[in-house]
Amino acid sequence: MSKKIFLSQIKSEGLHMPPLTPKTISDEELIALSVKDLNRMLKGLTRDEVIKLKQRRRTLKNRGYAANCREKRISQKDVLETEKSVLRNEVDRLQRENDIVHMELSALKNRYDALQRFAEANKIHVVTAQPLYLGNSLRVERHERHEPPTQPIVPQTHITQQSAFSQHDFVKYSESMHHESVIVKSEPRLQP
Amino acid sequence: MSKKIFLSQIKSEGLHMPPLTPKTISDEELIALSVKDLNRMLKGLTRDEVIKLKQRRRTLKNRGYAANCREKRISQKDVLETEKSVLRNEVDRLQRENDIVHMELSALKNRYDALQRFAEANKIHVVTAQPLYLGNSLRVERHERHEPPTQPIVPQTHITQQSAFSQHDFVKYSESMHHESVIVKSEPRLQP
DNA sequence: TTGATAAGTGAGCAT
DNA sequence: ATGCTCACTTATCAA
Repeated sequence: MSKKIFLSQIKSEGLHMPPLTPKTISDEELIALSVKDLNRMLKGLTRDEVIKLKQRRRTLKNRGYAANCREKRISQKDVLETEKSVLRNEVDRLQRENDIVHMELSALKNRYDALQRFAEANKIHVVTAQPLYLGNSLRVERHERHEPPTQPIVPQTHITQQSAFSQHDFVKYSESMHHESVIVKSEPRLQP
Repeated sequence: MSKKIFLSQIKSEGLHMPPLTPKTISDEELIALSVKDLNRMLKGLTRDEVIKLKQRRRTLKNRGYAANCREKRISQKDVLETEKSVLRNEVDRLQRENDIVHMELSALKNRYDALQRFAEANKIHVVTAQPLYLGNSLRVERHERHEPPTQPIVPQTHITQQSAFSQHDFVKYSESMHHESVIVKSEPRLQP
């Protein structure tokens, strides 16, 4: 919060009052006075003068409070707008990330499907133990409800050569296959 | 914008003034007067009375303007807060969708990798023509910059049996393979 | 003249 | 007593 500047302060900027004479005390001095000092100063005054001076002090204080209040109102608005733009950036970021992942997913899905067809066309027996979950990959429309993401239930995997597979592997060899003259080749992955 | 209610209107609620005597005209009546009617009413009055009445009218109007101003301020704040919560919902939605797609992607990746290893272990020649793009699937941290998602460049695909593949397919048969006693089997996909 | 808004004043509430 | 906020008034600016 920046230092508050009141009109009353500006108006008497630079003016220096001589030793405190109650009738001539400046706004800044009056407002800065502690209650103790104020009462000390009020000692030799009429009841009417006391009330007047106290009222003036109260009014000056109120002037400051009002300025505070307005400033606070503005800064709260600024905060709201900042938060808004942060959220908007977050939305954009997630939107972009989403686009990318969807692209990756569909690219990989194409490769996977092709491998499946390849296996089918060549009568290779592939047993999968993990559900594909591809039915969920469509974009979700605005305002649609979602369950929180849950880990898919992984049925018992059938792995015969444990050493060659991670814990998520799902392929089971068909024992009856034999490929003698085939070359294995796979493309290197792109770096980001 | 709701109908504006002024204190002055509340104070004289239900009071009905007799036929317009300029000295006794109510706030609502004075404020509602057209300029023409006002001038007509001002005809037989002192210059001083005219000024007073006009000033009263102006003040009443200002009172309304101030009320407008306050109401507008509040509703603008409401708008900001609503927009904020809309954005927040959008962020949540995208976050959830993202989680889901990432899960799908990693599940599919596991299946794919396993198929690759399966092929390798069985010396099946698989030529891929489409980059995998998996290097981008990591989560992106807040405030990090992204290029807009671009379609990966698809090199010339090598497809020998065109009829069995879509335009995105990438697998090329190895001509020298032969699987005679292998059974083909693939899991049904889950429905959403 | 009309409408809007910043600043200042006073009332009323809360600490 | 002090601080805050609402409604109001006043001064000012723009249309």
